Amino acid sequence: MLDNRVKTFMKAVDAGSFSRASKDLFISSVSIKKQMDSLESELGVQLLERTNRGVKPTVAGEIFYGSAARANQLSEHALRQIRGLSHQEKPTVKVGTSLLRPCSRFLDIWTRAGSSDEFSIEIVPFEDGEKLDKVIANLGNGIDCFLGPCDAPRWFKLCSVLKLGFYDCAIAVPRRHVLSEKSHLAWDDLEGQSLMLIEKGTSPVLDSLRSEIESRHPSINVVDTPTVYGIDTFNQCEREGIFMETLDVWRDVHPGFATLPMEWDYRIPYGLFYSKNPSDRMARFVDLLTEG
Amino acid sequence: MLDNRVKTFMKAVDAGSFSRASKDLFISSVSIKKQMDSLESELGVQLLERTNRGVKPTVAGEIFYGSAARANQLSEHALRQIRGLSHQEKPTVKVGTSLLRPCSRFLDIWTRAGSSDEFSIEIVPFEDGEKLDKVIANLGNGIDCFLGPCDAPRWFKLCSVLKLGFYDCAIAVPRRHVLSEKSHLAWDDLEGQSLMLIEKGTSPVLDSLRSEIESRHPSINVVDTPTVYGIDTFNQCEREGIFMETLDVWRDVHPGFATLPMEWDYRIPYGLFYSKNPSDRMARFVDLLTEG
DNA sequence: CATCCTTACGTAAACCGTAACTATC
DNA sequence: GATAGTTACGGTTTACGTAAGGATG
Repeated sequence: MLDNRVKTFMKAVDAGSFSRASKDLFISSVSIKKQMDSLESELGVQLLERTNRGVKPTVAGEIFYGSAARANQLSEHALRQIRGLSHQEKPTVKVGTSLLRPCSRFLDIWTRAGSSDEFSIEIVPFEDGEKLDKVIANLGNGIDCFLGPCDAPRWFKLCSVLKLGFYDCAIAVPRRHVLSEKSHLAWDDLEGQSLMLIEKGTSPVLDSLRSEIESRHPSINVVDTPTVYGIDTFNQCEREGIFMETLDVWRDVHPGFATLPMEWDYRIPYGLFYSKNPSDRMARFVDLLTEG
Repeated sequence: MLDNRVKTFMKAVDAGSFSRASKDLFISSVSIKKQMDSLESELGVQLLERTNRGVKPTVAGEIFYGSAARANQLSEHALRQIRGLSHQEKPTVKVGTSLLRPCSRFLDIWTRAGSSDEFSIEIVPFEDGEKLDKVIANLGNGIDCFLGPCDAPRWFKLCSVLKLGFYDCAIAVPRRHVLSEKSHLAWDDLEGQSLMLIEKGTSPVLDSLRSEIESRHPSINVVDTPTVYGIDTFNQCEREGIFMETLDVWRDVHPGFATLPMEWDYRIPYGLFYSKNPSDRMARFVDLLTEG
């Protein structure tokens, strides 16, 4: 309900600096600066005093902040009220889905849990292109939750995660490679190959895989990816013809790869990502899944 | 402070249809429709029931309208408060200026009125390209007032106008025409020429000029312009080489014309355009000019 | 058929991000 | 040199308008 710039203003005041606010909002500090300039010039009043140590609201800024906060409360209350009556029979949970965070397994779990009586589910697609951090930061608006691998500890700072099961680690082999014809791989097959693996320190499971490779299969050439796999990662590996550590659920992400099981037992836990401050509705939903 | 779409939503509910609201807001009904679609999809709730006779808020829409109205009140109160304290010494009045609504004469009047002690003036340029209606509808935000010809009664529906003086009607002659060399024109010079004149029914003064031409100088070919002169009007006449009825203040608008006085006494009143619901500050300012 | 909402499509403006710069501690 | 805000520039998205379509009384 409030203008975006006003919300940004509040975050900037809370954070005490544009740069800190930019981390909360997942946009650049430049953008925040320009939003504040625009807001101030529209109001014709300076709201923030900028120093080299951060920003501080002016007197006008403090008054504005107060009103904005009250208006925000008002609007949030109204939205809760509205959402409540729009689905009078069953509350709805919006489950995000994307190529790399498919919700296929979720539907099984959900129906088994018997929560289908109390909730209705709405599937909302989202783009893998957007920063995942941004999607996670906005859980509760638009998307209530999604399913994804949750091995990396970094997610736990940003949202709550309900562990639900495991994905098997596998190897994605470029189709043009002879090995892609095989039905499963063994360590011997990998000797001398390049293997894409997520940056060290991101995932405990993959760190131990990395250790095993380094100590026992040193001929495998490990290549680092950024901390989060994206479609780009698949494209890049396909172009360069190198193997990837991947997950069974990502079997159909890129047609240029054959996803083959490997003679190991590495598994990555997956879970339901939802807001740190879940709505009552969402909290109840998680309870149902936990019991089930 | 509120999101634009929310303000549009309120107007749409007030007006009862997108098309009527589009006239109030000076944007197309298409744009309103898309704003409402976007708002509804963001909230995940339908706010408006659309029929072929207009739109009507749903139950959710009525609740939302109520909260939005309260939030709007809140924000307007805060803005008044803020604006009040930001210019502690002197309140500022923002005077709009454009090629066709120059503020040159205003400065004389203002200093003579002695109001320079109480107010400070800020000159804010605006584009003649934008619909003048839109500028007028938004007086009070960004621009508090501007100076312009105020003969046409239609303005009085949209805003308040304080009459301040008169512009002399003159003739703009394309430079390539021999008559442009003269220092002033007489009726004889115009016989057989084409003369651009504002559409009948727009301005009483120009309507009487038109009558005089029709009855006493029928050889002059009167060409209609749209109800408001724009830069385009000058460009068009320059291209087509036809004379224009113009004002002395528009002498320097287009280099392709010589603006010559004419042997007549037609004058168009000009005045200060300001909001129908002026702020206290603006009302006080108008008072000062009236006294002076 | 008049009125209103909707769809399609091209243009114009707003938004955001990277990178380079400045100032202060 | 570390950390803040600012400026400049380029690409992308969003917003808006015109024109044409479609539904309803």
